[in-house]
Parts: sequence; structure tokens; C-alpha cells
Amino acid sequence: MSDRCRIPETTVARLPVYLRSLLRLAAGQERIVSSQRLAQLTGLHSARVRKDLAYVGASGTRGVGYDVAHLLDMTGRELRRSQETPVVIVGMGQLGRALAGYGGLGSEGFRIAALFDVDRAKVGQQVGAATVRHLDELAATVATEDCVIGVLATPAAAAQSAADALVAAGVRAILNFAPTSLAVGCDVWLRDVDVSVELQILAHHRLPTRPTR
Amino acid sequence: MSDRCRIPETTVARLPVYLRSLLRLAAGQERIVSSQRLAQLTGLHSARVRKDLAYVGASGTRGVGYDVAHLLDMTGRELRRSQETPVVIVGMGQLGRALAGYGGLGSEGFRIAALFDVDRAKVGQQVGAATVRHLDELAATVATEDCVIGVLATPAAAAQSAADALVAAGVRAILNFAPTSLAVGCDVWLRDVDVSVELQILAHHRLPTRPTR
DNA sequence: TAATGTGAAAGGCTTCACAGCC
DNA sequence: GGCTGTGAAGCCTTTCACATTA
Repeated sequence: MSDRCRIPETTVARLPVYLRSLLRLAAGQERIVSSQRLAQLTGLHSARVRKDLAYVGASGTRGVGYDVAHLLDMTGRELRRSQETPVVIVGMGQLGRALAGYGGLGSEGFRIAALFDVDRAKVGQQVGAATVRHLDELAATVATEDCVIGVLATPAAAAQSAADALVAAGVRAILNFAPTSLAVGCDVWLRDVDVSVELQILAHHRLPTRPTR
Repeated sequence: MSDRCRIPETTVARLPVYLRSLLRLAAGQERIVSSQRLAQLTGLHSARVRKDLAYVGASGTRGVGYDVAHLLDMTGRELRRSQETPVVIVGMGQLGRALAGYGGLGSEGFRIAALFDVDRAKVGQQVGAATVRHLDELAATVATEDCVIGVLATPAAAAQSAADALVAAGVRAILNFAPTSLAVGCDVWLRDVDVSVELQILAHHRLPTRPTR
């Protein structure tokens, strides 16, 4: 399939999941994998796997399967995995600190370039490998480090203005952990992660409720 | 719309988002809201909002809008908000501790019923308002507290067996923070949250990459 | 007049099914 | 025989557009 065609967002969202499984296969010395097996590992349908892999330009061998290293190369390339991606985190509450200290990011090709908060009491503190700076320094840092991704971990009330600051500074993608819906321009990619929202969705699926009292 | 009809999963996933906006409107003393305004607050289309609200049995007044308190009642009911939902967390690493200490859950109708880990060194530690117990006690606790939701915050390698333990104990819904794809029966609801996955998705959207080297 | 409620159209995603190839 | 690659069918979701009603 041509490199020129646009990859659907649904496919993009599954690529990191394939990548995870592929890394495990590679770690287990498995060199060949079928769409069937990859489907089983990821909980998807095998036809879906084949279509997704075609989108990233990967090709397999009929009757055999796909080369694991080749798939790692193609999916990793699509996810810009070869270049280290600098990330800034805004909001140094409990969640922000946990994210700043999360070791998983480094191994996945991300680097925490800087941490920010508006609370002067927190500015200067060391969290993980970085020092907390004041939000006023955001624009300068984003420019210097060429950050395109910002993580929002502020309280809900501060999230929109922090998002605006990130966008004004040049960030083009925001991962929002604040429990609020953000308004951003359509040229900014936004993804939301909210633990309460996830739990509420699951709570809806509780078995038919016993009568309340 | 009849109570009997099944609400699509996509609609269920948006209900918590409406709920958030409705709580803010109510806090601001706004008693009436149009689908247009709710759409603006949530970043959705107004027709979508009206269809979703119809699914939960809410009704508005033509020419006027919806009653905020009524919407809060209907969406909250659908999300089982009136009953406190006990939740257990498995895995007391950095993320598990952050989740255990996250105050937002209590205000949303959830209660952390118990914390678990397999590491004997962590068992007995106090984290937030709860004491860490050994995973062996999971089944007994889930039964006693009638927990239907489990949160997984273990390392990837331990996640599947922990998930199996949760399901065996009677948990019917799992929120998985471990960076791995879990296999669970189709009678168990599963949602995944992975920071690395989210960042990788955003990384894909970086502007056309400058040539590498 | 202003906004709901909802069929119908449009668009997108998933699954099927099978030709093609190793 | 087995697995990829992909058109076609089916399903689901979103959006449009407008009749309807306070």
C-alpha cells in the first residue's frame, strides 16, 4: 500500500499495541508471526491486523507470515520511534509527579524535557531527573527543546489556560489528564485520559442492580 | 426512548463527559441547558448530544432546552452514581500508590475497598486510607465487599495472572493500567489505559519529520 | 421563534470470504 | 496446505435536515 495514503486514526491507535506484542515476540526469539497469532495476542481480528499492517507499508509472505523485525521496523517508523521525542509535563501534583517518575517513558522513546507548575513553592524542586520550573518559562523551554508533545496534569480549573499556554508555546499534541473537556484548535491533537471517566464507564456495566434499599 | 433498549457503548463512554459538564453548569447555578451548549462544552455535535440523552431516557422542552437537574439525575442513574461503588486496586508500585491516593475517586462515587500486592514487604503498609494486603486475600475481600470493579496497576509480566485472580474472585470489570493486552472472558468488561500508548499515538502526529540525519 | 426528537443519508470501521501466492 | 492481501458486504456511528412542539 502506498506511503501516500492517510492512515485512519483507528489504525494509528492500534499500532502501539502491535508494537508491544512485537517487542515481546522479539524478546522471545520469535522471528515469524502470523496475523492470526498477532490477533490472538492483541485481542483483535486477523483481517484487521492484516489491514493495519498494510497501512504502515509492511508486507508478509503468503503461506508463512510476517517477519517480526520487519514489522517492528515499519510500526516503529510510523510511530516516530527512532527519534527521541521530548515531552513537557505541566502540573506537579500527585499525578504529575507520578508521571514524571514513570520509567516506562524513557524505554519507549520519550524524554521528559521539563516539568512546570504555577506554584512558586514547587518551582526548583527536583522530581525524578528534572527540576520544576515556573509556567512562565514554558514558551522558552518548548522552543529550545523543540517539544511537540505536552502532558497536562493540572487541576480541572487550571487545565484550559495551561492548554492555551502549551499551544501558544508551539506544542502540537496534548495528553490531558485533567478531568475536564478542553477546547483546542483543530491543528492540535488532543487525547484525554481520566480515571474517573473510565471507572464510571465500567460502573455502568454492573450487573442488574439489586433494588436500592 | 424505552428503558429496554440497549445503550451503545459509544454513548455510555460519553455519559461521564456530559456528567462533568452538567456538574459544572449546576455549580454555576445554570438550570437550563441546550444540546447546542452541551455540545460546545464537550466538543461534540448537538445532534449527537440529543441522541445520547434520549438513550438515557432524558427529555427536554422544545424551544427551551433540558433541565440540568433532570439530566444529572438521568445520566447519574445510568452510571450507577447513587450507589457507592467499591473498587480494589492490585499492584502497589508508583502508579498504584498514586491511584490509591487520588482523591477524585471518592467524589465520583467510588470507594477504594482494598489494596493488594504480592510483595510481602509491601503488605501491611498504609497507603492513603487503606492497608496493603497480600493478593492471596483477594477472593475473600472481593466477596465481603461485593466489589465488581478491579484496577490493575502491576508490571506487565504480572498483569495476566492478576487479572485471572480478579475474575476468579468475582470481579466483572477491570481497568488495566499495565502495559500489556489482557485476555479475559467476554463476560468481563475491560478498559485499558496506557500512558506510553497514548504518547505514541500523539507522536505519530508530529509534523512531517525532518530527514533523519 | 427556538430548540427538541428523529428518520434518512453519509461516512467509516470491521468482518467475511476468497483469489493469489509461497 | 497455509497465510497474505483485499474487494465486498454488513454493521455501527455520526451528521444532516426537518417535522414537531412549547
